[in-house]
Amino acid sequence: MSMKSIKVKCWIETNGDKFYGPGPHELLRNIKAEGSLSKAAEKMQLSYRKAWDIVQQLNKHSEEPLVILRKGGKTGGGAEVTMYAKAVMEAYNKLQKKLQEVSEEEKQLLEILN
Amino acid sequence: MSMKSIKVKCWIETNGDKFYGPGPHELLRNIKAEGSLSKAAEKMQLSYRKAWDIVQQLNKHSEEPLVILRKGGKTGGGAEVTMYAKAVMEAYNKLQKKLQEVSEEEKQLLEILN
DNA sequence: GTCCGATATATATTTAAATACATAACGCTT
DNA sequence: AAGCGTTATGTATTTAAATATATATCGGAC
Repeated sequence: MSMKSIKVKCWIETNGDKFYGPGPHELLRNIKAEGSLSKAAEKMQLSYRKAWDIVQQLNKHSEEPLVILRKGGKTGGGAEVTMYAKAVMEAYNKLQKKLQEVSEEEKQLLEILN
Repeated sequence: MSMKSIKVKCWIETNGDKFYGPGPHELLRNIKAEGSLSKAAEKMQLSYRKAWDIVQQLNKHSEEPLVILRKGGKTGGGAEVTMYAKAVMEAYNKLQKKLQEVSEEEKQLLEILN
């Protein structure tokens, strides 16, 4: 037997460039949980450099920032997701979930393959 | 303004490995149109080597073959998609289309971003 | 049996992405 | 002013994927 399953991925593009998808989404979740960009990156085994680049792209192509980075201070600095980011994350979650559901309802492809 | 759009991609996995997705799908379409693996690969700017590997994976992880390759003969050889492959392609098309529709109905995410 | 046009396959090279590394900057605390 | 933990940023290295290159093979036609 073959154990086949349908996977779905969705993302947002702007001017044909990827803007928001699974990677950025996970990074935002981790930033929210950790309050630190370096810790968030480490948690998902992503280099800090890459994580920082992602944050720059997110903020650059967004009307208002998704992440606020602060350096210095008593804690050394930190990272925070904005209210706006939380709204985006929730809407993205909802869409991804919906799509996964639809793909699981549409069993025809799996029936052919199994 | 930002010109953001939602993209969706779906694929089939078997044992956690990618089995069938946009790349293989396009290759099958091209094989069907060209009757040749090398021409199909060229058409989508894919190396013949890679295209051949994809065909091996497809047939290897499938109950019955999706592509039949022949070498020699009056035409030098050729490639052909099976009836089975055509059924898979059609079901995949249907699923992808459905998912794209759902993602376009679910406008909430785009509204937030624009 | 040689040529042709396609598939078959190993190996080398290129390319792009990601990572690693090093160092600076920041601002609070002491 | 020194120390701390974090962000900031350039450069070098590594890694993995894809491609390029070369050669072999097949089987019908002539």
